[in-house]
Amino acid sequence: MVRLVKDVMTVGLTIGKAAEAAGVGVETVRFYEREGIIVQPIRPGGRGTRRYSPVLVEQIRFIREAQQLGFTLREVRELLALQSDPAGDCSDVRSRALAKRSEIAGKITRLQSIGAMLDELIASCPAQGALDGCTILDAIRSPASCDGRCGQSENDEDEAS
Amino acid sequence: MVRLVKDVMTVGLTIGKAAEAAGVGVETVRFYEREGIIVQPIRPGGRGTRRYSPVLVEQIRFIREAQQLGFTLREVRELLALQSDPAGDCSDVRSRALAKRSEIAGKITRLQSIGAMLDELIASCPAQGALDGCTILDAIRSPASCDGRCGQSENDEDEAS
DNA sequence: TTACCAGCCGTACCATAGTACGGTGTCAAC
DNA sequence: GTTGACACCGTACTATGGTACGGCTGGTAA
Repeated sequence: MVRLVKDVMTVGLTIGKAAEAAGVGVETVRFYEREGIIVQPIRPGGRGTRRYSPVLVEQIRFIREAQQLGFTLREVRELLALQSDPAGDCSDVRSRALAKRSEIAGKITRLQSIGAMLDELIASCPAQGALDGCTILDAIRSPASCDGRCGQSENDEDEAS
Repeated sequence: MVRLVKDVMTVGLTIGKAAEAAGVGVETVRFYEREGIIVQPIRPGGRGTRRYSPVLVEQIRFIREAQQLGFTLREVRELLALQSDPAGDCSDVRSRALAKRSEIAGKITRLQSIGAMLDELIASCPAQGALDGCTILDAIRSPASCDGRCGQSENDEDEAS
């Protein structure tokens, strides 16, 4: 009985301590549980306060790290499911990483083309004067003036109308 | 009375036709009005069906084009407000374009660093075998293994705990 | 004249990733 | 035995950009 406090430590951290250890908020941990991204930890006595093992804390940190790498929570859930799958193979993880890599490459390309368009607009801008002569607004109004490059946008069909 | 149909055409397009002409859905047009991004058009007789002028249709297309350039609807609303401001100056538009340009440059940089991290993870991956030896999962679990570059993430403080 | 389509309005819902709140319960210390 | 700090739960709300629905009306065409 003297060791009650130590027993609690053995059983695990409270949600507040676990969240702090993982660098997130308490509500975030509960959110991850609701969404099934992590499992609800065992509660001593069946109900009462959740007790978090170091493994669970590590999983929460895993989630944050994976998010830093551009994975969505849905994808993180799949990665964690994979981790607990005894039949899981490294090639599964690799293919997900490859898919994410090309997704990111696509986003970069898209942003670069937007950046190039903006550069052109900025370069053409007289930088002062009334808005009637604003080449930037003109170009947004009439995308044809960006010399075909605007045709890379998703709504090409708009330009036909 | 014979010219009723023509009068309607003079007054403008219905929401369905306007939406089609602008390449969006009817609900999207109504959404833009609710959000104050475009004004609700005049309704002949005070109430009844909206009648869209070509100018309004053009504004809707402006919205889509500006979105293609990475502007949010909030920013598009400001651009449109600027357009209707008789005191508006071209330099206002230019500074917004410049801000957007650097915002996009920042996003590109961030994505490139994520891409580099993924490249490294993928390169280190044995590509097959059990998950115990999966270097990708290991690296997500222990971000220290990505040789300091992971320190660029927003939650550096996590790694101290 | 009756049927039908289009438009109207308010409201609810989608995904994403949380954040906040209110009421209740428990636990420990003082 | 009371106070205070957490924890619990369900629910609602945030931002972003729409999408969908249900009931009602108005105009038109066969």
